[in-house]
Amino acid sequence: MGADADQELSSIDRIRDAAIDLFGEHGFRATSLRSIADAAGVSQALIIHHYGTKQGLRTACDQHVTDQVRSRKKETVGGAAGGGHFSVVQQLQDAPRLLRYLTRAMTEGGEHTAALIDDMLEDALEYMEAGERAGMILPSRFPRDRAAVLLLWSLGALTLHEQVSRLLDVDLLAGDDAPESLGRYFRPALELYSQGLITEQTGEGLLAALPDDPDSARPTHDEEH
Amino acid sequence: MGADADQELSSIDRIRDAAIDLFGEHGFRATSLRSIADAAGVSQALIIHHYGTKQGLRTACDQHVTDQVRSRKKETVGGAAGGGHFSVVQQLQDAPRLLRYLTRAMTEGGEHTAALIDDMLEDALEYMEAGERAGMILPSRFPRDRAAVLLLWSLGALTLHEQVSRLLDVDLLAGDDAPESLGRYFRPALELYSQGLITEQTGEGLLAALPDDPDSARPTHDEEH
DNA sequence: TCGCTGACTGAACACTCAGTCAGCCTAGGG
DNA sequence: CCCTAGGCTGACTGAGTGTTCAGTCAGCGA
Repeated sequence: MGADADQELSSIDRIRDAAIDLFGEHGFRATSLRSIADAAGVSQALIIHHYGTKQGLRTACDQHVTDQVRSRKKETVGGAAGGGHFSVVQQLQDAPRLLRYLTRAMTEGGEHTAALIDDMLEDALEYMEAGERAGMILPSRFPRDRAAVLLLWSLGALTLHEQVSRLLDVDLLAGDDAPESLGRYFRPALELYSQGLITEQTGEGLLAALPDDPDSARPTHDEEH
Repeated sequence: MGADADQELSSIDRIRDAAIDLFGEHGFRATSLRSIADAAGVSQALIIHHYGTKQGLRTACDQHVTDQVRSRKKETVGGAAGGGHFSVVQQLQDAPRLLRYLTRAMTEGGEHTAALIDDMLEDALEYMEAGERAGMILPSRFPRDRAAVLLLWSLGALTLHEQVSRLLDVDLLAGDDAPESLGRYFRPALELYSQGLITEQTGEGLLAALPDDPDSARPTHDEEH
């Protein structure tokens, strides 16, 4: 599939798309220009002709993926805001190739991914503030850091999709083929998000054990007199 | 530092340790046998002489790291069980090189890491059952899947330690140098674990929206008539 | 028809890689 | 003193890499 669409695209775009697929699947270093050229149906010299160097091609891929993600975000903004940070995942569920590339770029040090993650954090924060006003999300003493932790957990699970698949039989990168089989991941996650994991007093005890707590008074003793 | 200890080790072990460091830092493909040989103070040919192939060296590294993790687990078993799955992280906090290698192996497909993760899941499950009996951890409808999700979140945050450092200024791989500065990660995490993220009714609503829920009836509507 | 441009190519280049091999050096036994 | 064995090495090989380059070809304006 997609062969017709490939024919309609220019060589430049076909090269970029093939590179995104192969970089995302095998990684940057493990992907040779020859394999990209073969997948795109061009000579490897043409890649250099258009993108200068392999790094230049990678930069173009980074840029294109981040642009795609940002544009897709606009489409779904204001949509199902209930999921909080889930929205970041859901809005990309139909683009497994983009997700593959992103997770790869996060561990291999992509160029524009840092800025993109910052974007995602801002979005997650906005979603959660909206959910908080709607009475769906509980307030936090560390709203920004909480959103960051939630975002990192989601993205981390995505990068470990292979292990997720092994332990839970859930393919987070499957796309819209089987969205109903994500339950074994989302059900325990939802349970954790709704009822929590530990009792409140246990949490307070562990929180007090952490050094230099910023504002809360320590129940056992106080340093200022 | 460590030069004396390196001298005491045999060439075989020095090669393996250098490989673990470099594989963990730069990845398997990006690390050449030459750089490993330089770091270990031996010739490149000696690596092949001892380990046969580069893949053989990698397998030996996998084996050694998993052995180390397993042995360290025994040391700290029955220790501070309060943290639930945190124990997996805490017991390795003084071994950043092992963690680096592990996170790398998880994304690059290490050989023995799958079995090791299975081990970790079993441990996490045991810890959480103990915590549940002690009244610190809440019961779950999906105990095993919940433990898997928590484990994957922790390991995922570890693999994204670069982004964790950027967003929260917390170095999860720092080791015992600065354990007190992990607060910006653990405080929101503890808050989430104790109070949760969303209200119970919101959670029930989202849970009911998931298809083929195994046992609970759907409160809003039913498709079968 | 001519000259020009730009997409495009095959062959070659310089380089790095993992792996091979003949032989070095030294310790230990005779 | 020689001899041998084995840990160990420098030099080498073939394969694979990104990049360069001379040159082909189709299209276009004059």
